Amino acid sequence: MSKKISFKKLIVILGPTASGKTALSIKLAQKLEGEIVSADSRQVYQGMNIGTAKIIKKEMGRIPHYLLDVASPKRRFSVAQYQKLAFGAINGILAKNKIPFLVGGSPFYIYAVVEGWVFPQLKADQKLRKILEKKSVKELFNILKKLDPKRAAQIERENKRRLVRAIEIAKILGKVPLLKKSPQFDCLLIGIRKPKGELKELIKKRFLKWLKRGFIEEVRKLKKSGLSWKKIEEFGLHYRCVAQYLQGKMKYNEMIEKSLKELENFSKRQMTWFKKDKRINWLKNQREAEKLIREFLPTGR
RNA sequence: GCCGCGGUAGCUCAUGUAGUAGAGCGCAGCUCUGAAAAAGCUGAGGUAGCCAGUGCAAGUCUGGCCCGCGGCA
Repeated sequence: MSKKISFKKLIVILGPTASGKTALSIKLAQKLEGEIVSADSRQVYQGMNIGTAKIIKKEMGRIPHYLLDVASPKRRFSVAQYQKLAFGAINGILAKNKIPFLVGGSPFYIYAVVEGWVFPQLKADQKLRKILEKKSVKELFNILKKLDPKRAAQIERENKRRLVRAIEIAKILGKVPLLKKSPQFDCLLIGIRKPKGELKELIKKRFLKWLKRGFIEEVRKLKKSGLSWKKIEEFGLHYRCVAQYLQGKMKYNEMIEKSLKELENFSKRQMTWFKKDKRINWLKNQREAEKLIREFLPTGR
């Protein structure tokens, strides 16, 4: 049974922000009759384009892209939703006999798909969350401990967000089930990484380009469309910085500096996921990627 | 030149009455069960400007010197 599943091949292109995943994926998809599924937790939102480095039509080179603009920034989106949509998109591509490429830099999203995490079937309960958020981490920890001592023992007790989610689950299911993995695809993981200094340069160049292209206007538009500053700030990184700048909480230069810092730190956080994954084939050049993929795919392709 | 204020971690600064120093940011590393570009954790960094004095004990008191900032002339 699991043998059959393993025939479904998925090529994953990952790496830190600004490392060049998009450009590479287009080239590979064109050569290998592929279609692209984005694995990016912010590119899913409509109206967040410049600051998410979302690919534009012109750059797609006729390669179909999925999982872009699938959610309104006004509503809360989640990994579970993402996973469901991604599974659908990938299976759709496979059904057309094309090769699916999962491309992105959101590790949580990537691994949810690659490893087939089975999430507890419980949507976020915003009402409950609002109530719980008023409590201290200590109180929350004690609540969880009563509901599910096992989960309490391993959870980060200072992390309110995770405590709340755990309680949310344990309250209904009695406990937080262990994370099950049910991989749907046979994955080839290809990683792009750059020396630290070089990546820093790339991040900077790209951010300055975004500013020229109207990134600030983009954030202003999000606000005008009805999003609260708080909500925009929660998109994180440079979205947070620009939101604060527009509220007058930060000077222009500060905003740039802080944004770059945030992006650099983000790239490090991404790498803490990727570094420990031995399955990743770290790339030296594009030719190597092609070779890896051709070896991976069933003969005849 | 005179008066005032200051010189403590890479940066900005805390450290009543003297008892060998802390925070935020930065840096390094990490965690990851429906917010994940989120949220959280851990760690490394200081002979307290320099020299002398008083004290059992000085970042903390006294004197001198050096450096920075503000004011007066």
